[in-house]
Amino acid sequence: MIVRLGYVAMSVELQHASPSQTMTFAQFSRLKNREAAIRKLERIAESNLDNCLRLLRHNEANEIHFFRFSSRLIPLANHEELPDWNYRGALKEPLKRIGDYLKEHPMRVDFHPDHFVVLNSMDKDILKNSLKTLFMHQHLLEGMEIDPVHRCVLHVGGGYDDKEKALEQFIHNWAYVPASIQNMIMLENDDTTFTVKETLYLCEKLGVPMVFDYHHHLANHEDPNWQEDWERITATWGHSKLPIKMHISSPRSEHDFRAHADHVDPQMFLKFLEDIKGTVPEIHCMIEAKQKDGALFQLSRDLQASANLRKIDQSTFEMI
DNA sequence: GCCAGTCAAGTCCCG
DNA sequence: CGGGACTTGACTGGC
Repeated sequence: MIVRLGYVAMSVELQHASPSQTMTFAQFSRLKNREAAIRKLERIAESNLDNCLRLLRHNEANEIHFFRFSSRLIPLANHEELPDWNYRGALKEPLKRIGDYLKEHPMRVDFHPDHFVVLNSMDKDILKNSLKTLFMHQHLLEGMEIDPVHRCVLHVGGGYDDKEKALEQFIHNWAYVPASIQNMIMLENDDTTFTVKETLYLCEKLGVPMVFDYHHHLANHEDPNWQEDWERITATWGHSKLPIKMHISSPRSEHDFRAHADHVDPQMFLKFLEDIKGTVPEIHCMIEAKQKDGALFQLSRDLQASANLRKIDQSTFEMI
C-alpha cells in the first residue's frame, strides 16, 4: 500500500513564504484612491501566489507530493463591494506559473475552503456567498490549469437544531449548485456536528467522495467503530480519478481534545495503517498539525523507525 | 521588536 | 434576540 503524506498551506521551514497575506475591507476602505487600493490587493495576491510556488518547489525538493493550498490567496476576492475587480485577469500570469510548475512536477493539490462556506443553509444569501467563494476556488484551479474535479473539501454545514432536516436541506440546496462546482467537492465528517455515518449518507446519495477525518471521528461519533464504515468510505472514491484521501491529526490534549497538536502521534497512525492494510492500493493522508511540514517530516521519520522496530514488512507501506 | 488586541466569516451557546 | 466564543494566520498599535 502506498501512503502519501501531505500538509496544509504553509511551511515552518521555508521562511517568509506566507501564501495568506491579507488586507481587510476596513483597511481597503481607508485608502482614498480606489484604483491604487485595488493594485495593492493585486500585489498582495501576487505575492501569495509566488510564495505558493516557492512552497511547491520546497515540496518537490523534499519529496512531498501532496499539498493543500491556502484558501486566502486572494484577499477580498469575493467581497460584495468589489464586484468589478477582475482578479482572474490581473493574476493570470502568477496562476499560470503555478500551473506550469505542476505540469513539470506532478503533485496532488487541493483546497479546503474555510467553514464559512455552508451549503446547507436555509438563508439564500449565505448559500449565495458560499457559491461565490466556491466559484473563486474554481477560477483559481482553472487559472492554474488544474482539473477541478474533487479539489475542494467541505464540511456538511450547520446542524440547526435538527440534523436530519439539515441533511435534507443539503440535498435540497445541492440542486442549486452548478454541476462544475458539485464536481469539485468532497465532504468531510466534522468534529462537532456531522458524523461519519451522516456524511456518508450524503456522499452516497449525491455521488461525492468522502474525506475521512480520523481525529474528528474520535471527537464526534455515534459509534466509535469506524472500521465497519470504511468500505463505504472507500466506495465513495470508486468513480474518482484520484486516490482516496483522508485527514490525520492528533488531539492537543485530553482537555483540549478537538484542537490540533503540534505533531501526529505515530503509534496512532501506524495502528490506523495496519487497520486498513490491503483495503486500498494507495492512500493520501493530509496532516493537519501545528508544525505543518515539520510534523510531516517527523511522522515520516517515526514511521520508518517504528516499521523497522516492529518488524513490519516494508512492502505493506511505502512512503511516497 | 515584542505582546496584546483586532480582523473576517457563520454557527452555536448563553442569558 | 443579542452578544460573545469559537477558529485561523496576519496585521496593527502600544510600549
